[in-house]
Amino acid sequence: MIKRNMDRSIDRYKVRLVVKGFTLRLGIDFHATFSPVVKPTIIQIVLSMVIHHNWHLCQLDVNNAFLQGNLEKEVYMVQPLGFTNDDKPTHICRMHNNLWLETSPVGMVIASLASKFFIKDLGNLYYFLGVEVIRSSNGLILTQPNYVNENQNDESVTDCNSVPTPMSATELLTLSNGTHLTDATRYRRVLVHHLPTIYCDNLGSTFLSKNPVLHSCVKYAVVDFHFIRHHVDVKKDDSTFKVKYRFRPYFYVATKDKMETDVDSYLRRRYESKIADIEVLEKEDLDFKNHLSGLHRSYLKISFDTVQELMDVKRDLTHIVERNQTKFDTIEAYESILTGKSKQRSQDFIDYITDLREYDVPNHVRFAIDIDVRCGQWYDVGVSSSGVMLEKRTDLLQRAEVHVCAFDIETTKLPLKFPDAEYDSVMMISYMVDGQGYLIINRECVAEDIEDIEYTPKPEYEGHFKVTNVKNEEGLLCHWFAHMQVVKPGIYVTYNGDFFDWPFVETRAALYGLSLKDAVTKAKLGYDPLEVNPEDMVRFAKEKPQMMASYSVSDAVSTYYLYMTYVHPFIFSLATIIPMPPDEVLRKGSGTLCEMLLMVQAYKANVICPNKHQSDPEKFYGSQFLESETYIGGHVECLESGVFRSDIPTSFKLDPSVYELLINNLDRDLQYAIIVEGKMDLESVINYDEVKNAITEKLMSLRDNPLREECPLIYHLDVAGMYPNIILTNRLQPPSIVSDEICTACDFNRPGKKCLRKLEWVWRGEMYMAKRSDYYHIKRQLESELVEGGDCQRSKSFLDLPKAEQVKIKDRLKKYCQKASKRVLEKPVTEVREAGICMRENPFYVDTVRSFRDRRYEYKGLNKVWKGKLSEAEASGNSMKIQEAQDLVVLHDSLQLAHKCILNSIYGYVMCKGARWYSMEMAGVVTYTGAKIIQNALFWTVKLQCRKRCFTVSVSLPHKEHLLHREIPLLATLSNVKTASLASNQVKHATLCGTLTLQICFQGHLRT
DNA sequence: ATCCTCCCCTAC
DNA sequence: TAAGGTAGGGGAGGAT
Repeated sequence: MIKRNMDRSIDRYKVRLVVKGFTLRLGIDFHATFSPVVKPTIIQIVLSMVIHHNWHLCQLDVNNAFLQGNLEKEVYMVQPLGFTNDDKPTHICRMHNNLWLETSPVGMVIASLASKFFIKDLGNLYYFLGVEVIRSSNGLILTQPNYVNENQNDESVTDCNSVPTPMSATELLTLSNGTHLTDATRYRRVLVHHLPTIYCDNLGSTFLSKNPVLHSCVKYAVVDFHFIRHHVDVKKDDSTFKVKYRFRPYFYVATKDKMETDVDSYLRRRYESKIADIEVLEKEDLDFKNHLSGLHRSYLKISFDTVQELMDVKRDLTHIVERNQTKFDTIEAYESILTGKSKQRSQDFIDYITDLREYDVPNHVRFAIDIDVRCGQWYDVGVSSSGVMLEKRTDLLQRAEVHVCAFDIETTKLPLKFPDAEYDSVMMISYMVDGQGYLIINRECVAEDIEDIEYTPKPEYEGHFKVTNVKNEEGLLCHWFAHMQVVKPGIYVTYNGDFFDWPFVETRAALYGLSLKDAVTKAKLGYDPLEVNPEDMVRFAKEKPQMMASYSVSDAVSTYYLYMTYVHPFIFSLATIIPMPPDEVLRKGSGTLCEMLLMVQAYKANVICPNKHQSDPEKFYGSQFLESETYIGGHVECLESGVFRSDIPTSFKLDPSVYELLINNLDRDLQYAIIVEGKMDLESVINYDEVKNAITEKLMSLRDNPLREECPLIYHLDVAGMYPNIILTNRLQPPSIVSDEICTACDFNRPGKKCLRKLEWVWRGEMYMAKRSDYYHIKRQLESELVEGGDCQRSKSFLDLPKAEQVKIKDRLKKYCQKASKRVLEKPVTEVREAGICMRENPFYVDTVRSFRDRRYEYKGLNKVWKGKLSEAEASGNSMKIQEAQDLVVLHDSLQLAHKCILNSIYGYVMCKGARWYSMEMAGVVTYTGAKIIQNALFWTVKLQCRKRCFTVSVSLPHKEHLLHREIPLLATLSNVKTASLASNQVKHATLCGTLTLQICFQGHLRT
């Protein structure tokens, strides 16, 4: 270590003597040396006291402070290497407490101190810890001239005029003051010491509820960022660091109309010590009746210092809200009967709380939504007095390089049993970090030393393995942990590691007091990983150690490349879209991802999120208890199967009347194709008649010769995203599904209104054989049994019982039905229902779907662009450009895939258990509309063919050049379909687009 | 033999 | 305490 003077010259070199330093193990306790340092707050306090009491201030240095403590035990030490006493080589050293005692009195105080410690008197305080101290009559000036000078040199601003700081404390600045800096980076570099451009690698909430040591940190919820420094912009540096961002968790409270301020002050009183702040906010609430007329609802945004406090208050209020809601429901029903009755006002303001919202959002997610920060993006990070400043760097696209470690353990196991960490041990561990393989062998299990291994199944999947042979399991784990400490991987990849590898390693490591896939591979990577029957493994380790080693290694290789090729780019793409850290995104289901995305959009649109949907556990259909209800989903049509080949003629039997119909409708259909779909003027088409006549001629020949023996044209059809497109064209979204009640309350509910679209769907329910009365009987029985059981209060109703108890009633009902009618469930009942869809509703949901679809195509386009640039770069041989192009091809491909995944889930999400935006009607409408399209398609195929053949319809738009260049367009072809689905004799969800019926013209041999 | 229920898997 | 959906084939196993 080097200690420097104020003028940056070297003061002295410092060395630390560590007794028995070799016992410290890297990765375990290497950095666990205890070296107390003074806390900044203590310095602050001491300096404040000095000014306040006008004390004399001087600096003393206690030499070897750590030796000055009272030793209660005798401490011995072997003579350190190189410092042995030649006369007494076998002696050992014994520690003294008051070694090196000398006196050097400077004043009375110093003298008394010096009588106890070895003190170095540095005179009046003028420089410490890099800070210069100037004493004036008014107080102390603390300044960092070295630091300022360094920055000035950096920024060549030495010629600038100086301006006194700090600035005025009273003046208020608003967002619109002054102009924005075009390059904030340079400004902040002067202002703030470290201004790295960094890559947001991870987010996580830390909850500091009680911390007796760091008083300045107590009581604030913070969000941790883990950053990777940009190693291009700054120095060659890929170090990581952490930033804490204070962010208050909050939730919303809805009140009865115009009671916000009362409830506000009431809550402040009631939870005085827990609530940090309450703010009244206007939010758009799509559940609010008549909100379309512009009515916003006021919400109390209640902020807390810690998540614990939020949870406490939330728990307390939940009960109150439940009670209030049932009360309001009855009052409302009562009032609707007896209108005009004067409302009684409650004196307790807590009775006016009607709802809680957004109380179950994890704080780091909340933070990512509100501050708009995502992992996997680059930021300029600075620090100001108000906290951490983040600025997104949209110019940086390429991903940071994160160290990735794929690992796999092989363990011993008993015959025919699953390995158990209690008594089995780790035989070997193979891992791969950034393309380099390592293998550690436990020689207790493996019969001989293993040499370095090469396992490269394909040239692009290189695997060179460095092998370390250690004598036992403890050595193996130590070696691995230590190596991980050196490599510091940001990501660990395992195959089923959450449930096997990690817990196993953890259990085994704890024993020594240490703290701390194949089918897919084959299909995706195109090679077979070596396979060993698990029963043979232990034996092989003894008998064929080399083979076992390469088996172990093959897993690490496949896991590593599988992750790097397919998972890593995808995960980081998702992380840039979804407000969650990569590890969470990886483990969440698509329902959660959809919901997060919608919450982001809702926040941006100032729409308050609904609470999570809960299904009604007590639903009846007529007089019967419902077991489950759902909607009729995708439609399946069976087609005649057979083997069709485009070079073998097959017989067609056409229906002349249908061709006649097509001929009659040709004008209408052509004009639709030109105007609506081609978005062209009818006048701009110069060869309309020509095209029309050619088509008519063809149609007529088909009509007049309906029995044909021709080679079929075979097409495999797939329309991209039928469901998302149905959602978009019909503006389907859960908040838009309206009932008559909602429409009645709406200002726009006038005769002849056009804002309500009615669409059909099919409901399906399954009910128990038991009648409603049977159900209540069983329920009462169960309730009384539980009361007799003792621990349930009489007042509790069935719905208040824990979930486990509620499940019991279904079991009981099942048994009862079985006995009474030999059957549990009735045959499922279906029912066509009509859903009202409001065309006026705030379209944030539909807009989310649309922008997502559009962005996906944007990324698809960019992917293509970069593929082009890649081949260009490859031609030029510029390796930098090749690398860049390769990166961006992968980047855009993973982005479009991430968008596709979420887009396809949006339809299913509305029926997801616990979805915030839940709607069975919407799901039903989507599939029913789809089913109609499919049926329509089938109708035309069958009609035109007059045979139940494996036929379907292809739709291809006439390109406008075709019309203008006097070519006969291939408007549509009707042809055989031979696909993989032949095997199952089905064409499921035949994916066809909605304008189909208008476009079908004919089949013929119009091969262009 | 026939029906059911449950489970697993796959298609979309 | 986290969870996209429904349709549908096919097999096992049980009851009738």
